[in-house]
Amino acid sequence: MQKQQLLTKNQQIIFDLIDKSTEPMKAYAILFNVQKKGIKAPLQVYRALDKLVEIGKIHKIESRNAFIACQNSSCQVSKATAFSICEICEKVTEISSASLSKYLTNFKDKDGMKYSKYNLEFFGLCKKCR
Amino acid sequence: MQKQQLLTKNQQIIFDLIDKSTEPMKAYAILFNVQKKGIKAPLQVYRALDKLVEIGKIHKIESRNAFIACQNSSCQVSKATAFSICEICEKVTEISSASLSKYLTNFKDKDGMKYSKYNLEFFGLCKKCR
DNA sequence: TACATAGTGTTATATTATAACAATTTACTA
DNA sequence: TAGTAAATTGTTATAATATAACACTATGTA
Ligand SMILES: [Zn+2]
Ligand SMILES: [Zn+2]
Ligand SMILES: [Zn+2]
Ligand SMILES: [Zn+2]
Repeated sequence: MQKQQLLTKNQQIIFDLIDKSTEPMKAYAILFNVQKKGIKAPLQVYRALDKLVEIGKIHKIESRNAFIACQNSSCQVSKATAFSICEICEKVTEISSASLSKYLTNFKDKDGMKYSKYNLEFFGLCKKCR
Repeated sequence: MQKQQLLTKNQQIIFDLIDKSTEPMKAYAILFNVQKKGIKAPLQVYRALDKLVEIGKIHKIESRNAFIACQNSSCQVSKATAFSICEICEKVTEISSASLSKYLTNFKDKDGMKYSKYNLEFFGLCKKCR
């Protein structure tokens, strides 16, 4: 059992905001929302985001420059992530498929190289948007 | 047989540069390199990049905000891409594995949803850096 | 020709992210 | 418990990435 990571004040404020959000949040939208709580500068946001990503509490959606809370209780470290992204409404869902993660974690390239980390983003239309 | 896409002048200049590069290129590094050829503004670069990505001649490495020429002659459209990225030297290689692309193209999530596009980035250490 | 479509050139601006430095808090240990 | 290293914070400034808006030009085709 891994020791539960305690969040600092800024990290907690920012995590709570992202966690409550129903959609991925961008850094400056986060900044705008936490200014009333005393977080005034971009760096304060980015530092908290970096840490939260590092410990796996949130993930960055690279194609959108946005951040989402981990929806997968087992993601204690951010090293194997997969998302589905709707190209119309921009809804993002973290995919948790044992077979997918097994396949990718064990994937070896032509040279037999195995990787320590991956990020996969699927694009399509969600149920509502079809 | 798909009609060969003809590139415009700016597109060709920028594609040639990226194609010759041994590493992914960032937009402003591209701009710097093509200024002597008359491409002076970021927008001229980004417009060419957008088009080249759209037709599959180059791909964007999302985690690096950089662009690489397609190394896979069959990628006429950019809709199923996979890369390996060395976390030390930043070397990027396009992975072309029939079994991987088959697995991902056919992947369905819990709701039975199939996706029209994906991008996968693997991270690790390349041969040289291990 | 007339029209639609795609591409270009240009200026300005928006968005995303980091550098540098000083101060403070926290956790560990001598 | 004082000492100290590590992590976090606050702050200002700036770097890096990307798009808006508008006028103009080339290209294909009816
Ligand atoms: Zn997760
Ligand atoms: Zn949707
Ligand atoms: Zn390709
Ligand atoms: Zn390497």
